[in-house]
Amino acid sequence: MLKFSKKIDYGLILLSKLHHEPVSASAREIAARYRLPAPMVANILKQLTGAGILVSTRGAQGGYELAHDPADISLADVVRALEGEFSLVDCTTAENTCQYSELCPTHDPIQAVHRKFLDFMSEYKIDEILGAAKPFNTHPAPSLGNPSIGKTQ
Amino acid sequence: MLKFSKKIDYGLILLSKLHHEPVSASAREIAARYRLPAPMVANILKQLTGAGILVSTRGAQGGYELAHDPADISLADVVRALEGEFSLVDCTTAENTCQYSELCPTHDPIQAVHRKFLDFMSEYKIDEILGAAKPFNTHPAPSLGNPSIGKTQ
DNA sequence: TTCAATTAGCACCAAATTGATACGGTTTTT
DNA sequence: AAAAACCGTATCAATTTGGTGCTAATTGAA
Ligand code: FES
Ligand code: FES
Repeated sequence: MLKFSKKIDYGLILLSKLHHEPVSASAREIAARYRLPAPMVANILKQLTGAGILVSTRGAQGGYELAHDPADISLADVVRALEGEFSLVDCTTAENTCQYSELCPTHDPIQAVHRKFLDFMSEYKIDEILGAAKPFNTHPAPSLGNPSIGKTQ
Repeated sequence: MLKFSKKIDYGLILLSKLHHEPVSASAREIAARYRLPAPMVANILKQLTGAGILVSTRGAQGGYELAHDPADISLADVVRALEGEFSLVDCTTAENTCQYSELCPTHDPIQAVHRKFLDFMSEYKIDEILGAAKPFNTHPAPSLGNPSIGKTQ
């Protein structure tokens, strides 16, 4: 479906936190702060680090920080980091996985749509998201559920 | 994930067929023609009809036809018909499903992204897709697999 | 030097979604 | 009547996603 996975949703929240409070923060800290599932947060931070969006410091007092200015990070970068290369359909990359592209009548136009989606996400820098984000509400969060999206995903 | 479901992928192929050969065609005919799983094709056509994108004629010699000019049908219409109202995240509609939008720091900016995706798809009329589509290759298709996308979806 | 905090890298499981199928019912033409 | 076709819905298997756990490697500090 055309929907952000929770990974992306959470990831943006985490990036927002690291942007507004640029102190090296540990995965556990952040998870507790936002009442997100701790292991998920850890995994997401690991993936963002692997993609070069964050830098990590190991050991005691370690944690994560933004590696670049958010104006240099695109939505496409985040998506790519968390769920792999964006493909609206499978036949975008690895042309060989689609043995039928010659036959499929809509192959070419769908490629064009794919490219438009990709361009949009590549030009959409996350400073637009993080900049407009609320610096975080320090109220004690309600003790149940997670702070993000609803339940029907 | 941010990917077209097979329903949408197939759906566009079917619409392309109905556009290039505007003769009322039965579900079975089309499925055989494109070597797509017949019951899937039937379901998709039913959904597109329910959404008003196609009109159906029942009984012997019945079938489906486009209900409008493809220039009047948007990609958003097709997506909505086949997988329900588009939501990049759950908290776009039914504000109540997200009890945390007040707390979530990225809620508002993500809404903006959602709206941009939706606008793009609403302005993208499918005549751009169908018009550029190959009128269909009448070669006998290879006898295995389906003509659409690869296997790694 | 030892210990605790913390990231790194997997491997794993359960729930939700998707892809695909099946079947009985209704409408219409022949 | 009978056949062709759509309609509605229910079901099922495969995939993906959401979420968890564990062990190793690294670092700062007591
Ligand atoms: S083969 Fe790629 S869209 Fe059909
Ligand atoms: S509550 Fe909607 S994006 Fe976080």
